[in-house]
Amino acid sequence: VPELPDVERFRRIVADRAVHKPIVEVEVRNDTILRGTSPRAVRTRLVGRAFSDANRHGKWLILAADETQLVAHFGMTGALRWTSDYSRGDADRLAIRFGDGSVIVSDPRNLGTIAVLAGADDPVAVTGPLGPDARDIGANELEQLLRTSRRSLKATLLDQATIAGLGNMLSDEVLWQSRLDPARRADVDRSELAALHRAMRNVLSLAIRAGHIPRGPTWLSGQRGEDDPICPRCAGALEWRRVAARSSLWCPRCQGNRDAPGAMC
DNA sequence: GCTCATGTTCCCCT
DNA sequence: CAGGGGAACATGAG
Repeated sequence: VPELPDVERFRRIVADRAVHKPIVEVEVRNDTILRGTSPRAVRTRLVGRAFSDANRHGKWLILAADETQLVAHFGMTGALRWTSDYSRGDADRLAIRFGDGSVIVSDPRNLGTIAVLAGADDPVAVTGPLGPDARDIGANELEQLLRTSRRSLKATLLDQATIAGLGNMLSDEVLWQSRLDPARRADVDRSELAALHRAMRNVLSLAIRAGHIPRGPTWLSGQRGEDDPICPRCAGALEWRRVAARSSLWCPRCQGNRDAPGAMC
């Protein structure tokens, strides 16, 4: 479930356990997620070096080493873990071994990306254009980005070149918390902007602390997978709808037209 | 067997 | 040109 909070958790794993330790061995078990790199090149560029820093921009993990950087995206099903005694899992694609354990990247669906660049290269060559990280975005900055968009609110939030880090579930959660209709245009007014910014900060802060999107009883995401999803706020029936070509869970009562009688919870 | 899936990219339509 | 929708990618889950 790799959205921003998950990738932040992956970043922390590397920062806490792997940074500044010499890389002893690199094993590439499947090269379909490599971009512009061969398994051999990954090995020769990493073995004997050490990561000096672990950074994240949106859903991208960027690990800096001497004269090298590893740039990784986890697609829909990728994950990163630390293990001290490595036994292979079927979906494991890359193992970076250190003296006391290994960083393992798994990706059952192979929709992720791993690239190894020279230290001086700009990661944007791999990541494509990215907007400011959703975690750090200020209210004024958010207003600028939304005001120039002529798309739906949800399509704008999902666009990594506008704001980096929000995925389908996180966008639904933020829109639900801010009581805004996913399909409405992105041109929010003052009070809507304030609600959206507050919800974004709140959702990201709690999700990053948890290491994933919480699915508790007060979260919209907790209703995903339920046969009859219920709004945790107004107890009305939630609905599924296609917005921005993505399946979107929303509350028509809470997130409907503000002027409709009895619409707001 | 079937449908759907948290991401991204590309292609076609309006 | 801009935006929306759908398919494709590869594979597993229900």
